[in-house]
Amino acid sequence: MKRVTPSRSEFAQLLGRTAQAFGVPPSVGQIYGLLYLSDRPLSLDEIADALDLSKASASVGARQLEALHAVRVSSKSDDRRDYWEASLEPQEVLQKMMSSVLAPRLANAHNRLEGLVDLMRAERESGVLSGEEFTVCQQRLQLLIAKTQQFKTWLPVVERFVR
Amino acid sequence: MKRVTPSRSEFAQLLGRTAQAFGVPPSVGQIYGLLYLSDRPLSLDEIADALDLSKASASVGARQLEALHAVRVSSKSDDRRDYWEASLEPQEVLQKMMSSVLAPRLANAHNRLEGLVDLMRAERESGVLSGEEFTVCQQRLQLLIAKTQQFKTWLPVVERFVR
DNA sequence: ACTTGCGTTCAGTTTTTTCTGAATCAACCC
DNA sequence: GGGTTGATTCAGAAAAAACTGAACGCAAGT
Repeated sequence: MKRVTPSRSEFAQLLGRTAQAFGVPPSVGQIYGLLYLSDRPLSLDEIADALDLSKASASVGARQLEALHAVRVSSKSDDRRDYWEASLEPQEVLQKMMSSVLAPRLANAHNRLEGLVDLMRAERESGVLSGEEFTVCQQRLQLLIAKTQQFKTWLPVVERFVR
Repeated sequence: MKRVTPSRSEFAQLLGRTAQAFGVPPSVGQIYGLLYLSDRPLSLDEIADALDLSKASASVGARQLEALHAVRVSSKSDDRRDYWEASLEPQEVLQKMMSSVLAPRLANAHNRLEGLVDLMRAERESGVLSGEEFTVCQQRLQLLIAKTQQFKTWLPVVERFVR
């Protein structure tokens, strides 16, 4: 890790571990951390150099962050390099992540649950599932479905509060 | 995966993948899923058998879930086995997880950030950091700290809304 | 048309995480 | 005390994920 002060490097490491805790690769968190404390946009080579990463990792990591709306890429004229900078306001990043990854995931989960309800009905009819078991399962699945629905409607509100 | 109907097994798998997406081992999610759709508490052997896991995994997974307040363990008299059941009301599980894992993590992050602020001040004084850089970093770190604080105060409210 | 300098892709390696089997521990019964 | 049956621990295997170097593609400059 070159050309970066200890405090910034430590911040990057902290964000790396935090990202990891949420299932995001450490390198991705590190990149965001580096950019967040940078007073100017950085090129891929600078990122890779500062964080001791291969340029390949820097590239995919930065693109992932872009997909999460956590960073922006821009380019100077007369310089073919891409320059990356963090979008400030972390809350906004969170909000974007909620709507762009949590929400679709929720929708998907919802569909699968609905499918399961049907499947279970079929199992009941073919006798694989006793009436007793069937009612319990059905009940709990419906509860879960209701909750995901509810959560979906509250999501925008929560986003607003968190901001 | 024996002694479990397709729909229930699929549900367990779904929860396994979901857990994984949040950085929790799949087996842990699977166990919760199995218990959630069970009409009675299950023993470790039943869990391991149903999910094709070793008893060791079943044991540690169940204990992890217990730590997250997602399951309860009980024992019948005249039977030395432990019996596990999911705590229903998934929202409550979420809420407990927020207060018992998210909140401490937040507090910890907060402390580390404060430490970084000090470290940066030292770097400024020793000239490692230019005045320009220093102000930018300081500013952004403070913003972040403020936001984590804010988030901490809103957490209980969000919990209540989600419920 | 050739070279240079950039970002990206991808196959293979390294690292990390998860899972397992065997050993251990603990309660209970005889 | 010895045997049985359950849970837990732990070292190592297996699997998954992250990362890398080398090759590639592409645009701009010569």
